[in-house]
Amino acid sequence: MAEEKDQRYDPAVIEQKWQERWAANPRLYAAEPPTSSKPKYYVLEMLPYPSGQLHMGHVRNYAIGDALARQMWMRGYNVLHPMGWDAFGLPAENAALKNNTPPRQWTLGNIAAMKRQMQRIGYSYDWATEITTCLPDYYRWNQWFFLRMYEKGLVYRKKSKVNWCPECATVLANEQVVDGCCWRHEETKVEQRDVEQWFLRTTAYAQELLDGLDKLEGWPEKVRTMQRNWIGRSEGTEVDFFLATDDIVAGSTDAPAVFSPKPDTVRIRVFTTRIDTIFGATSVQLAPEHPLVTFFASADAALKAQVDMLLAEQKKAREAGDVGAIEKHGVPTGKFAVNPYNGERVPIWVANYVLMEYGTGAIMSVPAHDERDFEFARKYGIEIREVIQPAEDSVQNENGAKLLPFLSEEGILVNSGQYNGLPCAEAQKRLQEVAARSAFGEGKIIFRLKDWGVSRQRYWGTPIPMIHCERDGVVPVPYDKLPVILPEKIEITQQGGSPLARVPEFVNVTCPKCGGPARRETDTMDTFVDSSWYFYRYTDAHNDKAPFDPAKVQYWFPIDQYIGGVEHAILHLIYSRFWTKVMRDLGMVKNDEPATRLFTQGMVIKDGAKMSKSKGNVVSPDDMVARYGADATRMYALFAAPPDRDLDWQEDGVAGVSRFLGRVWRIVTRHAPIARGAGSAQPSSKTQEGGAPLRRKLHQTIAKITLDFEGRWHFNTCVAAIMELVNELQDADARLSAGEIPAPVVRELLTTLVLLLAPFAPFLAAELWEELGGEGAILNAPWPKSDPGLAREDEIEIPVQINGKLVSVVRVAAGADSKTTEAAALADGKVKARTAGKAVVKVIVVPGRAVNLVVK
RNA sequence: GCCUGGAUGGCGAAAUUGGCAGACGCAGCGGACUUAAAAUCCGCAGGCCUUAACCGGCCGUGGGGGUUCAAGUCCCCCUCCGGGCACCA
Repeated sequence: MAEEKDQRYDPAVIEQKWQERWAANPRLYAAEPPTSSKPKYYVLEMLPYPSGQLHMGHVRNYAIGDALARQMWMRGYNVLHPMGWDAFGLPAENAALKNNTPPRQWTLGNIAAMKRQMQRIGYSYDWATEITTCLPDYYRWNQWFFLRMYEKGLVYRKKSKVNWCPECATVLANEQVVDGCCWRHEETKVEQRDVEQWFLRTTAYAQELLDGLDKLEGWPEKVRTMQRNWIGRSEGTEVDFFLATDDIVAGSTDAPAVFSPKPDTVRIRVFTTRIDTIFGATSVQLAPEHPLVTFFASADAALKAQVDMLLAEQKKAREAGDVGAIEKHGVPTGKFAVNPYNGERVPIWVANYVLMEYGTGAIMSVPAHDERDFEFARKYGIEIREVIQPAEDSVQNENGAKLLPFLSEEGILVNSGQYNGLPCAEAQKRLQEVAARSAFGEGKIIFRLKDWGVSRQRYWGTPIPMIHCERDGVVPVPYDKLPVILPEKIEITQQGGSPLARVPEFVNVTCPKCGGPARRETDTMDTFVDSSWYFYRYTDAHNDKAPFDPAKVQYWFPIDQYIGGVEHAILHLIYSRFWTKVMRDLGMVKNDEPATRLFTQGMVIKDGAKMSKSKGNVVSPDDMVARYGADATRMYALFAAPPDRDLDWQEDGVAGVSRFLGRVWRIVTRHAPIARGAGSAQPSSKTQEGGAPLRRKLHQTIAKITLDFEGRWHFNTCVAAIMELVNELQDADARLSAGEIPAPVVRELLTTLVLLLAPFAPFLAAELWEELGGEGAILNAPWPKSDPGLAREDEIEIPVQINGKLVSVVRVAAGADSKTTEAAALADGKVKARTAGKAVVKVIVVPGRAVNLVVK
């Protein structure tokens, strides 16, 4: 009975043994210093939020990175493979409310638990470089960066409309609003409030962030496209309409080339990408929040009432999240604007679809050549005037009438005075020049990207190192007073505003400038600040003089491979790129971008839906590990689907992988004595050995897996290839036992199998490596090399088709030429039977691939 | 609306350059071992038709067209599903 049990693969025993051994050797996964003679390789997985337990998405993400890191070690690289904790954030405060546990205690407890899980799963992290963003030795550098950026003019304060989540009782970044609701409370509608906020000037780098995307060839095109759209560059013209006063005469038929207003005329600046259509502008539309609207309304109670309604509508729509869906509404102001190019008077409207925060908050409305303007003009009976003659007739319907609006820029100008006949592109250039020369406009590039609001009215975050003095205004905390420590004795309540404001010892300070009484800033930083530069800190995690040593960063950066979820494609990855560029301009780093290659893995789903508590389809990694072992769990995560696709979790599949690992264990342990007996003898030339087909399969497998690690990363097929190899070994089991395969070949087969398995199932690989008498840690054993001579097939099968349909398969020598292949195909019995009495019109031979006979 | 990714057996998937569709695994079925079960090992396995069986035939990668000796793969049109952005002037 006991003997039988010994015959069984027992991951619990093996994994515990190796976990203990690895824990006893903390330098195992440590990177060598920059003086290393090995080439460097920095592989990084996105650091988790310490929620308390790993989920399957983490397990998968880290299994991918771990396989890569281990393989790179075996290939002789100096690997940096760190891990840390994105430890600030709201859940800690929520937990404090719920369980009456201090946020720090809750967070650190979670970190300890998750670290245990990671170690149990056997990820190859160098824990000596671990970082925890909620500890002062980390967040002090957030404050340091904030001050440096403040000096550089990249930090400013402004009152602005912000997204307010009533649930969190705090401000959210634009990026944290999802469909009008809070990203953490999907059911809670976000309100708009005016709050004084700290901003980072991300827009200063808008163009560079955009241009940089073209060079990031190692990033998924999807992510680059998403970022391009997010940055949203628009090239166009800003142009001033003039507020018409009584002494301005309506445009006459022979309008002046350029209208000259009186010097004190009020200007209404609009932004357009289609200045070439300006002669078709039949109204000017203002955003309801536009200052001029406020001015008009102040003298017109009826207008004010209508504008207030528009505002209320907009607010409601914004809170509902379907801003685009509300019906286009407008109110005429009764005022007129004058087109600067021809002096034409057009009515000024207030429209609910014009956004104050984009462009100038005012537009010229050209119904004939813009979808929204068209819809609006139709609704209110505003004139629709065509000013572009399309190049083709494609915009006509069957009756020959033009389909409006006509948006294409393929055409020439009409009804546009002296500009008639110009192609659109040419007209844009000319009209822009005229505007600039006459000082009523200019070419302009605008971005949708906004500055990054980093203030949070929350406790559990990095304190913003600023002081408010009645006399001196805003005064930065001096560098030598950093860090501003987040107080720990604090009462977390559900009341709005910052909890820090209720801690007098924290708030009341003396002004660094005048020494008078002052108040400390009580807002904390967005947690995205923490994650914008954490990967630099890993290179020098214990530096207490600076965020990092630039020399170390220069050695390790850019990150060679960054791996994480696609949900961070925009926020985290744009902020990180911004931060890198700022640090470069501060002279701290030399690289322009944080990471050369980015890999976004797919989601882990179950029963067709993303795992979530509410759906009740969450699979706990702990359960899986307890039942099938860490090796089986992580290997299944790599086997069930290619890493970039969604993975459907099927527990039976984990059991299958576990069975497979058991088979490996049995085969290797059964024949290990033969392998060990071979000593260091090398297999002799293949012609003398019975093991040639097995060696062929082995070397084909090495080649396949090695190639996949080069970038395709279809680890599912890597695992499948190992399974095929094991199946062949299994088939040869009797011959192995009978000693029909030379011992050196057995040794080669088994040790190589174990080496190939090492990135995917590190515990079992380590165990079997030891069993086979392998020297040192398998992590430092060289990755096997495929011998093409041994991998080559002697004979290959060639499908033979007749008129494209498979008829037979013939065997020919590998490398056979067209003639030989054709002869073999024509000599085949089935082929002969099919072609008897018919004319073979044509024979297509693709050597090594296929033969196709065209037969009549 | 715009930008993306995807659709292949009962299920997860494979086919990297157009060349035997379904590797590998799960579930299933049959057998060996066992008093029995578990575990393990061996085998079968896309669908339909035909046959006692072997053999054989036809169909088949979301739908429709096309290019090609040859299409899961390339081109055009369409449907459905996922992700991102969205009154952006």
